[in-house]
Amino acid sequence: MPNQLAKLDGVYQALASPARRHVIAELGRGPTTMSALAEPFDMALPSFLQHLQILENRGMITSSKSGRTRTYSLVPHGLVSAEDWLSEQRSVWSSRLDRLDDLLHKLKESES
Amino acid sequence: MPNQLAKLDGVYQALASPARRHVIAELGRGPTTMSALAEPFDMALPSFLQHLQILENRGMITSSKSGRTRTYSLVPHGLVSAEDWLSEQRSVWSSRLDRLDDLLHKLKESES
DNA sequence: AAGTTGATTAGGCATTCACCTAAGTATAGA
DNA sequence: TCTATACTTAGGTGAATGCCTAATCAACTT
Repeated sequence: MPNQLAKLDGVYQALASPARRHVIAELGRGPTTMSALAEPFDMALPSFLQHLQILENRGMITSSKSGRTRTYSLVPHGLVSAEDWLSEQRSVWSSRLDRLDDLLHKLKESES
Repeated sequence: MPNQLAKLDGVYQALASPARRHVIAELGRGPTTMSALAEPFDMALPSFLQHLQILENRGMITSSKSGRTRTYSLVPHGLVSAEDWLSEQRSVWSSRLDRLDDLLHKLKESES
């Protein structure tokens, strides 16, 4: 039972690898074939396939096969949960920092 | 030699755990002691300490000890690189989706 | 039909991860 | 000074991760 929390785990875990981030970035520009995605990496194909499967199992990308080539595409909203969490965090501590900033300014003013 | 890329790896890896995300979220509200952070988790302290050390090694949090308690705080810009990468990705594919959307609209219009 | 190519399956191996228990150390309080 | 508290160190275990090679399958191509 993958709840929302476990899902976030998976998305961040998936992003913690250059190969997988490359796939996401590349597919952001449009669908691409498996071997084209793998090409820049000095890695055996089966190893690269694992990365693709991780992303696919997380629901971040999809694929379909036609002939003997498999084409991958981005699932548009696969990254949203991850980005949401991060920006929420930032909004919490940045407002806290703003208040701190205010405080420092006031201290400075009261000095002079 | 931790380059920018390896650093991103580390940040995402660090976020791929409920315990560690809890720490980030909690410290976003202000500095807190180690045992307070650990309290909600059913986990031995040494295990929890590992999570804190992972975050600290990544430069996402800092700590200092006074007396026998250690207090952790957020390092304000520790999450920025992760958020930047994500929002950049989104901007790429969302503009692509917008163009697709336009295309579909035009197709629909030309039908009628 | 035979060869080549793109992808897949199977299985193996080293490393890292996420936990644990047990045994410290150092400070605070009675 | 004794004891409780807050954390730390050391060491061990099972599962997951990230890579590999070898073999196979399923289209194309010739």
